[in-house]
Amino acid sequence: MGKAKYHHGNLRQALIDAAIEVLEEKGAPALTLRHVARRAGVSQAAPYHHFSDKDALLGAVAAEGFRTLRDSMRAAEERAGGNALAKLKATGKAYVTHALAHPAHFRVMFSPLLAAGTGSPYPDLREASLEAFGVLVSAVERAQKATGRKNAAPFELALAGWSMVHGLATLWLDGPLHTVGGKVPSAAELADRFTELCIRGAGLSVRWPKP
Amino acid sequence: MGKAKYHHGNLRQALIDAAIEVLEEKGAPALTLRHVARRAGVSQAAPYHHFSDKDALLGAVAAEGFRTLRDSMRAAEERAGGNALAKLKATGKAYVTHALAHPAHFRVMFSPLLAAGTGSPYPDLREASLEAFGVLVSAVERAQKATGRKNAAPFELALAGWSMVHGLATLWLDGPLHTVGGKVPSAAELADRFTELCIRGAGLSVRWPKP
DNA sequence: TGTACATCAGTGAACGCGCGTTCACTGATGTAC
DNA sequence: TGTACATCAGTGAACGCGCGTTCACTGATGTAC
Repeated sequence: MGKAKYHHGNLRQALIDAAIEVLEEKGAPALTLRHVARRAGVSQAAPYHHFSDKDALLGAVAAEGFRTLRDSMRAAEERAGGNALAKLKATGKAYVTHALAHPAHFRVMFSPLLAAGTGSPYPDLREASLEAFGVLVSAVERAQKATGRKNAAPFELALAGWSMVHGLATLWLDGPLHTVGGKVPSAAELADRFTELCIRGAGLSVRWPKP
Repeated sequence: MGKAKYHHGNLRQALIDAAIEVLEEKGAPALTLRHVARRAGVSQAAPYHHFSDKDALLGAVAAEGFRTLRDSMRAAEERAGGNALAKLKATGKAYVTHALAHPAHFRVMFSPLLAAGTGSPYPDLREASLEAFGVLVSAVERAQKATGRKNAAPFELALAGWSMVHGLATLWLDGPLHTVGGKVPSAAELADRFTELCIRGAGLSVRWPKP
């Protein structure tokens, strides 16, 4: 984009993008302020004009991650057609697929540093994560309405579904799953079956699929 | 125990114990070889006679974590009485309870460093994690036998259950769950309901609890 | 039983590295008049 | 329209720290004879 200028123009966003690129290419340990600044083409002191410290950048990166996750889930929902249960399933599957496609970024989103107790210092991150979760809650609500079965609060069922797909993704990425031998199905396949299991468990469907 | 000796006697295990103590008290960032050695009462170079590097110690700490997790699940199973479904539920709930009681140690067990692709360099860790997972698989098998319902492979249902409780635990510990507002039930309560949801979804039980 | 000696498990000091962060600075930009 | 000046967003060098790890060493232990 254009020739190099002294004033970058939108360095804040460029730093976030650079950080995500570093994550995807080199992984979390390589995510240092120095690398990010260099990647964005500025000196290592420049980020301090846009972020108070490294954690602030990490928070922004995590927030961006929740937004792209939300978009992935919404897109999958859209693609799933008119059936509310199919939409719900697609949402869960998209969660897993997205996590596996962006492992390092996904880990940053759930970094212990950012959970940090109740008083979250990053309102942007808070909002972004709530929006992502909101996609799931809405999908559950619509499925309940479509099927006429409402055995539990949407929030709680959504949280159950979130736990399921989040657990599958994290176990797949960082768990000892790879040590159990080669006969385990693909993650996408498991995501499919597990979201279906949740739907049955939530009382939104009672049929068992053909064996 | 006893007076200080030049030769420690069982420094290897003492270092693992010290590392776990550091984790519980100060959290993961404080887990440096120097702190661990100091806590065990030896110089910072001493650990290198028992572990090739820091990762090797971490691997041993993680393995120990899987063993205590396994023990927690087995103990809960024991306490649950004779009903196979109650035992299965107790196993899942114990997973969550244990994780929340030992957050930093739990995180180390699922550290990306230790997942590290297929060629796990720590056979002890591999074995310990498989044993912990085995408790769940066995519980599923017994529940299938007891109820006479076998809609899916025990391995796969156990993995679904593992995903569910693991997801709940990690979301609770590191997720943005605390930002959703104060109306969320306790983790133990959620663990209860979610394992029940899994049991229903797995076809091991069809009744819905009273609202 | 006593002694020489190889082996092992510690010590303490140091190395080198990369990190987050700070500092005085300088070039660019926008605005008041 | 031109110019003085405050403000902002960069630079480049440096600081200080804590870390993992290495090294030559020393004290304790076990064993052969």
